[in-house]
Amino acid sequence: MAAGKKSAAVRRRRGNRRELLLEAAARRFLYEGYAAASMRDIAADAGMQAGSIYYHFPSKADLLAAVHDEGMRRISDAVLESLEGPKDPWQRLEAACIAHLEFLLEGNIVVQALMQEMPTGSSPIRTRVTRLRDDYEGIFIRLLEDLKLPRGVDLHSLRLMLLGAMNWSFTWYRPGAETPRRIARKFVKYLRISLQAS
Amino acid sequence: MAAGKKSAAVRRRRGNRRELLLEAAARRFLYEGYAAASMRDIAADAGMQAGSIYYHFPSKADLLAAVHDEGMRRISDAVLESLEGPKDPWQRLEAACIAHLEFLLEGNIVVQALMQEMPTGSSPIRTRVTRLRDDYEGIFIRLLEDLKLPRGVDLHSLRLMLLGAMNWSFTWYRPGAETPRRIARKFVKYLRISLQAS
DNA sequence: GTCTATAGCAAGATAGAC
DNA sequence: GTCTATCTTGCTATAGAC
Repeated sequence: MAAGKKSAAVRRRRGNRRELLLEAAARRFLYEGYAAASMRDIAADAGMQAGSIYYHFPSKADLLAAVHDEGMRRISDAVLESLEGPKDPWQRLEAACIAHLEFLLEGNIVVQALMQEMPTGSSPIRTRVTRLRDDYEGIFIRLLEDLKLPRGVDLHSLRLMLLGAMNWSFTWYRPGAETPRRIARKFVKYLRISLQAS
Repeated sequence: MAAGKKSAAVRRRRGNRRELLLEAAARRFLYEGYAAASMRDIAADAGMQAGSIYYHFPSKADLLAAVHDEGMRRISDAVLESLEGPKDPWQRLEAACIAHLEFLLEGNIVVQALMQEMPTGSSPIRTRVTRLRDDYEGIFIRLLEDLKLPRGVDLHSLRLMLLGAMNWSFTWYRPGAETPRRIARKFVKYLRISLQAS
């Protein structure tokens, strides 16, 4: 076997272990909160001992940061991918909202972990979260701009209202009732009626 | 002095100390999260030693529960009071939303502390928070029913959308820009245009 | 009611064997 | 890369003086 092949296999295995840790950490952070989640429990969920985590991440705070980065990356990718098909501006907005809600409500645990740490207070992590979130929400600003809405419509408030309604659904959504897709469509429909009437 | 008078004074003083502790705890819970906030810091903020808290509250969990009860009581009272004036259903909804957002965004820290503990996971506190919140949001269900909206409008989703947009504003609101009153009016206006057009 | 002192425990992180 | 063992620190809660 060539050295290149072996190196690729090692890299894949390493990635798996790291990803396993990320998922375990995300689950614990989500269900117990960052401070209450212990490195021992996270390690156990990933099938290793507490000390072994520190080979992959230098500290608990770095583990949280990695979860945030990965979560934002995944939902951003999903939303951007949903925009490759539709051309009509309203359909594009709807597609983005469906992707956003599907990933948030029934998607990966890493994405859901983003919701646990509310950007309150003034911790160092807050700055990071806020910046990442602003970048992501820029996607929606551009989608709203493309709608060519009548003057006087406040795109800023509009984005906050739409994304706020969607993000808050994380607190009340339970599987089995309405699907994320139906919720997203309903929210966009309400907005659409509203803004086309004005 | 009669015994009754002295007893009233004692009760008032006790209430002050207890309330001081509630505010201090709410501030720490809000800015650091429940698990990360220490009884030592809470006590110091209230001007006492850690051990002294346990004269007023039997445990840290009970302190959190007391903060939640008090916060829900305050915002419920404020919203119900805002409904005493207006008679028109839409004006009543707007008044309630203004009261909700003013208390949430610039009101008491005890109310704001309600936002920190997201109802994720399955902790015992989650059940309590969810029940208290459901009771409170019942006020808005009744306000929406009074609007006599056309059939086919889903009051359930409507309440979730409106309250979601408002509650999420807690994550982005910064004093100095738009006032809570203006934000509330904008959200209600959007809904109103939407629903009257359908 | 509040204090001091401390028991009892669990956490994050490190060191070195393998 | 992962393990075991452990250091150090900080926490909640209690006991008893005042």
